[in-house]
Amino acid sequence: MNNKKKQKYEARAKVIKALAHPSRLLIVDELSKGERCVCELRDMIGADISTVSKHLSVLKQAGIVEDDKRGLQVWYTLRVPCILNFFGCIEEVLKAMAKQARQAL
Amino acid sequence: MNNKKKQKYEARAKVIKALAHPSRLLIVDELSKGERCVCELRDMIGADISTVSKHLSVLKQAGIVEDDKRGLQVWYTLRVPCILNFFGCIEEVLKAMAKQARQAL
DNA sequence: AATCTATTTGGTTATTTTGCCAAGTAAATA
DNA sequence: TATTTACTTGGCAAAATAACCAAATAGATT
Repeated sequence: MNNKKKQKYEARAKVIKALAHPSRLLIVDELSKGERCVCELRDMIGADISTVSKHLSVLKQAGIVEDDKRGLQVWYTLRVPCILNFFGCIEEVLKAMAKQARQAL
Repeated sequence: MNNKKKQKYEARAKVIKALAHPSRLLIVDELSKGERCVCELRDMIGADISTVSKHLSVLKQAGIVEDDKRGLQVWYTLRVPCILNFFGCIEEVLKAMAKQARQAL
């Protein structure tokens, strides 16, 4: 693999890696409905607020979400809504998996 | 987060995690052009064949690829081509990132 | 039957990721 | 000005991931 190609796949993997966590997927799903503050997301996820904050930081660094501090709260929004299209395809993969599991019996 | 929702996001994260590696993205890209044997992919990736085999195993376990042993070789195919649609969106994210970087100057 | 070839599996080590707690920051309120 | 609130950052321990080498497997060839 030449260097240019390698860098292409590394950049893509970085974005996908940012999505590759249950809590972060929930965040993306939730932000698709509108902006949310950290404390709202913490309540939904049920983890320490520092943990949620770090998840948000991962998504932000990947270019997936944007933050906006207003008063004491920080509001997050989904920057690239096309990510929502992933979910339909992932459900297809999960269906294929289920089929695979049935055939293995 | 209730248990059912949690499981939904965990299942999805498992699939996305399987994609979250440069070599595995190259594999998906390559398999979109047709089936490939492990040694072909090893040549493209340039890693030890055991490493490539393990990457393929991750993709297979996630339901993304299928394998077919014929003679000495094992041929892999892409099971769920809709994954290819991700790449366009990821490029959008990367563009948003670049914009973010420019604005930070 | 012995050997060769393509691939997988086991084991080890290095690196990365995750989650919590504690401490720090910044805006709002008393 | 001191305190409170919402969030971020640093630090650490546990868990997960990744890469390689060596050994095992399974089919093809001699």
